[in-house]
Amino acid sequence: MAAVVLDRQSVVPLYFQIQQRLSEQIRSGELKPGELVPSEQEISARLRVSRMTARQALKSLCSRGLAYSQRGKGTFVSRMKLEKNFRQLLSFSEEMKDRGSRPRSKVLAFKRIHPDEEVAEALHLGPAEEVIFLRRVRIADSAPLCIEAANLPARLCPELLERFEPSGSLYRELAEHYGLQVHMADEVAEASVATGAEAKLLRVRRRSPVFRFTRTAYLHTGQPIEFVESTYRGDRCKVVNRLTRHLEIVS
Amino acid sequence: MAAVVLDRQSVVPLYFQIQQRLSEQIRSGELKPGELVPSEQEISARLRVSRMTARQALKSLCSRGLAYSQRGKGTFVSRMKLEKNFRQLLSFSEEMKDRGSRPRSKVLAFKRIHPDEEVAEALHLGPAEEVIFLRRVRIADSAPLCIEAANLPARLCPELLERFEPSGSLYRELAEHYGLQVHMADEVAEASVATGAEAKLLRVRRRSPVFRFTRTAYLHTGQPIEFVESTYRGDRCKVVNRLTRHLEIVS
DNA sequence: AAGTGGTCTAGACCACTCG
DNA sequence: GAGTGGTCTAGACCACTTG
Repeated sequence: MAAVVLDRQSVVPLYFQIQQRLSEQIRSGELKPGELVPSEQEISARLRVSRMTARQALKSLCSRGLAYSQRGKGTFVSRMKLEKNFRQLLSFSEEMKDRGSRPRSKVLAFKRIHPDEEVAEALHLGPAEEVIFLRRVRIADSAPLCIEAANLPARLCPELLERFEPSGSLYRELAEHYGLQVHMADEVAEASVATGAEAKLLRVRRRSPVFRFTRTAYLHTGQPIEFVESTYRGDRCKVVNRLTRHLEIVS
Repeated sequence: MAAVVLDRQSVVPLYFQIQQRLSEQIRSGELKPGELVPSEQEISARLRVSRMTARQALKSLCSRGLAYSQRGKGTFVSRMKLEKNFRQLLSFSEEMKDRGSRPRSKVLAFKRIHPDEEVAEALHLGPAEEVIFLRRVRIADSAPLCIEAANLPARLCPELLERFEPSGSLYRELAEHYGLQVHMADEVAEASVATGAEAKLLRVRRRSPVFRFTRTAYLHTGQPIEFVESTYRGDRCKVVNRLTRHLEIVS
């Protein structure tokens, strides 16, 4: 928080520049867990911004989980260990790259079909609407990790069958060619054991532990864009969550 | 958003009163999914508050997932179905009451012990610090649901052994007698199969599917307050999550 | 008493969307 | 061009925490 100056011509908002600088200081260890972050007044004075802007920077820092505020005391660097990608929605490809693995896929099916009722309901489809169906075995570090069956409304991604290379990243394709940004997803996980067919594809013994996931992904408007059912090897993955006690987070 | 007036003498902030009114209109169906929420300017004019206050009310609404904003277009009622207690941290007792079940517990152990290394690390304990250890079978609707083993720093809840009725709600006890509010938790879930001993306690067959959870709960300061290992019957529970794509939620 | 975050005001300019 | 949300300013009063 020294005599560094802000770029007031930049398209990057001031509060965001400040938040990024503080994040950097926390990550580098310059600001340690439990320590006081510069106060609103201090930021305001040193960086010559209004107090509301300083405040917005600190709120942004808190909402990212890097700090927390206490009335009358100050804002402190959070003591939580921040796992990377905690609670973040990532595609399989992104997740694997994050871990330093090279993701691969074996495509089992890629076609346009009439969906069953569960899929049609989850995707809010009209009566005769079709979906693009993509079923793949996902491979990480030369061993199968999961079987994944995705359904997308055909209406929202025309010519996906012709255009998309089905072993690649679906989320990237949706974003780059259709402007469809996945914003959030609801996911249900169950504990189960592998069927004979699954065991063969996943190269495990029959009745080995597996996770079964059912995921519906949405655009930020609430439009469902993808319904996925997947089966993960229980010995190769964990589900990591961060739970908060109050949804009533005020601003 | 009619001619209702705000209570300017109330200790409840104006932006919160406005947010609550809008939430109420959404819940009651007066504002329907996909519809426009009154704009910042409109709220500002009708309720005679500054635009920043109106803005704070709308942001608060968005952060609760009830609405979303689009630059240049407006703020819309979210189309997501809002499941109750989605992503919320609940104690077993609270969760069961929410579902309309009467929770019961069979206490297997309740004592003060020296923790192993994993527990000591998770709870940030000093060298010789002890924990309160509580192991219970949790029962819902007359059938076992899970085995739960909790560890709490003895330093933070002195006389818990003497005071607490171990079949009751631990979170309530922590809040009411020690002023310790659980704020968030990190949780890891694994898919596995029941051991012989677990199968007996849970009344299922050996090698039945189970979830194994490891949870560390924190106060809002980041102080760890509880470390729990639990084993849930796979046939009696699901894990429901809401994932968001960007952690970079700005304010 | 001094410092902190929480709330609030009354303006301002901008980029964006839509008709 | 009119309306929207995104950012920013320069003040203000308050409740809370700590010395």
